[in-house]
Parts: sequence; structure tokens; C-alpha cells
Amino acid sequence: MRQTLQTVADAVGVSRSTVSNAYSRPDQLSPELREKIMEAAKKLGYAGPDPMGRSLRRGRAGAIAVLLAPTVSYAFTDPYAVQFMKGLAETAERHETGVLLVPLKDDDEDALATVQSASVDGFCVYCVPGWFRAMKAAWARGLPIVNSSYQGDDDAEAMFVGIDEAAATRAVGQHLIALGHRRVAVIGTQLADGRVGPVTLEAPDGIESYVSRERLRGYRDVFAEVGVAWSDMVTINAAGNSRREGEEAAAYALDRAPRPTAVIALTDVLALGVLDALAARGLSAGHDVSVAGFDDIPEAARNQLTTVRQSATERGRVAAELLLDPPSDPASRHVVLPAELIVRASTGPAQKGNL
Amino acid sequence: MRQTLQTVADAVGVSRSTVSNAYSRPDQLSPELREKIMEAAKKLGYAGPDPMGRSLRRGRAGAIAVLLAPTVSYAFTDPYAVQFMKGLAETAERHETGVLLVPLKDDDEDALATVQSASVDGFCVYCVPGWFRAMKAAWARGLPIVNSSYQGDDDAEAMFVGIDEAAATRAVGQHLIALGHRRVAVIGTQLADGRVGPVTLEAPDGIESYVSRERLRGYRDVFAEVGVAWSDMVTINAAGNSRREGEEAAAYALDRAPRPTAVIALTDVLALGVLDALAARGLSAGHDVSVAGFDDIPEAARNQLTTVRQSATERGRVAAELLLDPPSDPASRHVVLPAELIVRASTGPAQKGNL
DNA sequence: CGGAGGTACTGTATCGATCCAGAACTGGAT
DNA sequence: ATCCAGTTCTGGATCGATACAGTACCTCCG
Repeated sequence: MRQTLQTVADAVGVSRSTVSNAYSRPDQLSPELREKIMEAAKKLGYAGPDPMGRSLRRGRAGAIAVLLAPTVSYAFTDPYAVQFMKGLAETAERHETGVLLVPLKDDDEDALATVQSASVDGFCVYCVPGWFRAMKAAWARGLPIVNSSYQGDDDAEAMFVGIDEAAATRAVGQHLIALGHRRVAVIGTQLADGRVGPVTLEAPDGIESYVSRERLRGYRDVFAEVGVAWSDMVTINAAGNSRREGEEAAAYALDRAPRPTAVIALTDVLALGVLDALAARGLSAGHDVSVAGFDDIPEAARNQLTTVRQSATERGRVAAELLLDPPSDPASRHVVLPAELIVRASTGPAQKGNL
Repeated sequence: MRQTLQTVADAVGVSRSTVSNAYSRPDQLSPELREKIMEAAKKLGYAGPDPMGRSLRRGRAGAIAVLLAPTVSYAFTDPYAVQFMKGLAETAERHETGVLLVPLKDDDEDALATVQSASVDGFCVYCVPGWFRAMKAAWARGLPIVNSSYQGDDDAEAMFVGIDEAAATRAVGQHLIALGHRRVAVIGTQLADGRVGPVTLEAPDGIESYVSRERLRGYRDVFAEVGVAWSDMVTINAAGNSRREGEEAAAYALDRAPRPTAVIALTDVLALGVLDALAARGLSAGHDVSVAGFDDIPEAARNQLTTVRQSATERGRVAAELLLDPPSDPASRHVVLPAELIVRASTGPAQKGNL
């Protein structure tokens, strides 16, 4: 039989409330009595107030959920995501709150049930398609939701933390344009389903992945300004967001004629793969072909990669804070963090020669 | 005002219990009534049974905690850990259970409070020193605890899932011995605190990190059998479990005379760093110097690394299953999974020449 | 027609804690 | 002696749900 507050109270000869106070509001009772209670609790093997009872009464679960799709490992394989989780978890801990992982592997009944029955105070959506039924279930809970990488139909209610993706890629584009680049290839993931290699898209607008779509929009807009049509930009779909898959995708850009003077990757991880592909062909990044990434993960600096710096931990921190205490002012429920173009040696003047 | 079962019950004109049954035990009421209830619930904006109330009544939190030290990112940076988490999370999901991350960054009051107030049904300890106060707090909760990488004082109660670390490294050692290796260096992490580089240890037994200690023991024992004394084996402490830090540590082994004929890393990630260090010196792995790792992460195969294969996802799966439904039989609360020596090109006959 | 056996639903007790209004006591000022 | 303010502790109501025993009703069978 588990011990409860009542057991301890009876043993000491005080009321439930007093034992509760001994744990949660020590200033409400005399130090001597508190000491006596704690001693009795220890003797009885009472483990302290049960979190479930407390949660029910207080109306606070003491945890926030992170919705992850399609798999848990996706979120942890990406170094950017790891940093995000770190910021989130650390902030949560400071608020005595845990982080509940909810993998939405299949958007099936199990996933639905998990979302519906998660004891949490809010949801953080990291990379989940808006049409997931599990997302609807999350909305139905009526809890605060902060959205860090997707734009769905329900955005009016959702809080948001992120950067202006399109503005960031416009900055990268301007940099490349100033260096004379006009023939470019863009490598990303989830541009289209399944297919790996060059894809033909009427416009970025149809892309489901929020991040890919917005980043591509920035590039489209800025290159359009200098007369490079969207249809002249080669877009290549990578199988996944890994260095190796980036390298594979880069082959489609580098082995075509005329070779692009610049290969733009939508993430640093992919860009590192592009660098590998260049090295394998004896090409020099920043000289023969320029390469740009996105995120500024630690590896980016070590490889002299031109990229966009955004603080993943900061983003995680803000996400947690929005969830744990949602501002009433609608304007501050939508946080746009700064992002900064970092120019390194992987980008240089466009080579005129290699048509 | 939030809606409850009662609100819906009143609206439909039935009892609370019936509404509860409509959600949790549909077979207990007529389909028509259930339909009517669901409709009313939707109209009223009732989100379904509140998980906290349910948890309290059912006595089941619907989540398991993973205790992580010293930081969340540690668990996600290591590819082996990522796989472990994946196995754990997927199994948990199948049981309609979430996974709560509890970072024990500092073993401070916050961490203690988080452990004490986590609404969970059990704890999974992944890599936490046994002396952490937070561990004591976890024990005090009286919940099932499964331990996957540490051996503390409280082991009588703890469940365990893992491999026979020492037996596995003995197998690697035998393989190296058969190839003629007698002069070896071992690279690991947390062999001693702080210091990076060669460390002098009387014996592996004093090492706090369970994994490092057990793996070293295996090597000590098997080399002792062929007359190589523990004191003749160079042990090198790496700053952390990363490829780069492995490379740094490898320098201490490779740049000494006489150079070891084999460099043993206690993890694949470190071993990859050793390979980098070899490449930087123009040495060939498996020919000039043999290299062995541990874990068989995907990168290991791609780099022809001799290693020990153990299934991380399987380990995670078993951990979750032990927690969610602890076997009463003490013997089956201690699961030892198989591990297998995988010989690849990174190990070869010892070079006699380079004294 | 009476009783056995189902099905469909109700009502109360309960899970373990916290909140809050108020009681009892203490000590000091009037 | 009386009143007041402050501290310490109590008891009942409450959070939202589920378990379970029990009631009402319906059907089938001898």
C-alpha cells in the first residue's frame, strides 16, 4: 500500500493540509513541526506529494510536449534540432517542467491517443505536417501551441517562434548575386515526395514543408529581381537531411552541363554534403563553385561555410517560455528572432569559364 | 471555463459515468447514445477526458522518464544514444505512453524537484553517475527503475538491460591478440576527471563510468592472459565522446615512441576520430596501425571499422518493456542482450617494425 | 406467470493532493 | 480585561475522472 499525505498526517497527529504545507509551503508552519513531519514521512517511506494528485488539483501538468514527425530520431539526427531541444529542455527545467517527447511516427490511432492523453500544459510543434490528424487532436485539447516550423490552417490561434526564413535567404541570394552568380542550383529536402534528384516545381508555394518553402521563396524572389527566372534555377530534392544525402543530391547539380556556379543548400548539413561532393571531384569550394548553407551549425565554421546564423537554443528557449506563460498580447505571441548572414570562404566570385 | 464530463452529461441528460464510458468503454453503451454524447461533446467544445484526472484515478501516468546527465544534448549527440531513444520511444508509443526527458544538468535543486514531481510510471537511467542526489530522489519515488549503463549501490532493486561489456571487449582483445598485437593504447572518456591525455590508473576498477570501466576490464583481463600487464597498456582520456575529441586523444597514442600497433577506442565515435588522426599522419588503418571501436554505428561500416555490434534500438525497446510491465520474476528483470564482434578492415596483423 | 440472464445506465465512493475560510492560540497594546 | 494583529493549524470542498455495485428494464424459457 502506497503512503499518502493522510498516512503521514495520522502518524504525526496533524491534518493533511499541514503535511502538504510541510512540503509545498514551509513558511506556513513552524520549523519544529515541519522537521517532525519530515522525519515521520521518512520513517514511513512516504515519497513526497504524488505528482498526479498535485497536477489535478493545481491544474498544471508540469510538462510540455514536443510533437515530432516522422520519427524521434529525425529530431535528434539534425544538429540544429538537438540545439533547439537543448534550449527548450533547459528552459523547461528552470520552470520545473519536463519535456515530453511525442513521436508521431504514423499519424495512426496510437499517435492520436498519445496526443489526447498526454498530461501536458502545451504543445510544441517542431516539424509536423499541418494535415496530420494528430495535429487536429492537439488543437482540440485547447492548450497553448507554439509552432516553430510549420504554417497550417489554424495559425490564428498558434503562437510562433522562428526567423524570417525568406528574408534570410534573400540576404544569401543578394550576396551570391553580388559575386556574379546567376546560374545556381538549390538543394533541399521534402521539396516533393519520394523523388530524389532534380524536380520541376511551378513555384515554391506548393511545397508542404514550411521551412523549405519559405527559404526557396526568398531565393526565387531575389534572383527574379536580377532577371533569373524560377524555371532557370535547378531545384534538387535530397532523400533526407544528412550529409551523405546532401552529397548524393549535389551530384545532380555538379555533374550537369553547364555546371551551376553556385550550389545553395537549404541546410548546413546538406551543404556539408555538397562540400564532400566538390572534394570528390577535385573542385574547390568558393573558387570553382560557391556553396551556401543555412543554420550555422558548429561544423559550418570548421568548414568555412557561408551560411545564415540563427540561434537554435534561443529559439528553443523562447518556445518554452511562450508555452509556459503565454502572453495575452497577441503581438508578442509571434516572435521573430534575428538571423544573420555569415560570409565565409565557401562563397566567392562566379567563375565565368565553365559553360 | 473548461468543460468536464459533467457538463456533457448534463447537456445530454445522462450520468457522468455514461459519458466516461462513451470515451473509454464504447461497448458499455448503445451506439445511438454514444453518438448523441459525442455530438454534444463536440458542440460544447469538450476535448475528451482530461489526462490528469484519468491518471489520478487509474493510477497510471502514461509516461516514462529518461534521466539524462549531464545535458540533454549529450544523449542526442551520440548516435548510439539516438538509436536507444528511438527504440524506447517507439515501444512507449505502442503502449500509449510518452517519454519524458529529464535533463539532470547540475544535480541541483531544480533537477531534484523535476525528478520528484515528474508524472511518470518509471525511470530509465541512461548515463547518470550513481552518486547524483537526483538518483536518490528517483529511488525514493518507489517506481520501477531500469538501468542501462550504470551500476550503483541500489542495484538490488534496479532492473537492467545491456550487454556483457567486459565479455565483448575480451572478444575484441582476443581478435587483436591473434593478430599479434601486444603494444596497445586504449582511448575512452570519463576515465578520469578533467585531464585529457594519458592517464595512469592503478586498475580500471576505480572508474566511475560504468561503461568505460567494464569495457576496460575486459581488455585488461584478456591482455593479462598473454602477459601484457595493465601498466603496459597506455590509457588515454578523451575530452568527450566526439569524433574530434577522439582524434585529439589519438594524437597522444600515435605520436609516442614506440607507437602502439593497435589503438582501441571504447566507442565507435572515438574510433572514427582515431581514423582521422591516422589519415592526417598518412598512416593506414589496419595496416600500419589497427583500430577497433565499439557499438557498430552506421558510420562504422562505412569506414571499415572493426567493432562490437549491439542493437541500440533493441536495448531501448527492452528498457521500455521492463518499465511498462516489470516482470515479477527477478531473473528476467536483468536482461543481457547479445553482442557480436564484427571484424572489418581496420584491424590487421601487427607491424613488427616500428619500435 | 415467475424467474433467470442480459444489457444499458446510474450513483456513490475514491484516487491524492491543494485551496481557502476560519478556528485556536500567542503576545502586545490599550 | 479587551481588542487586534499575526501566526499556526484544521476541515471541508474541490480538481476531473474511473471503478464498481446496484437498479431498471427487456427477453427468453419452462
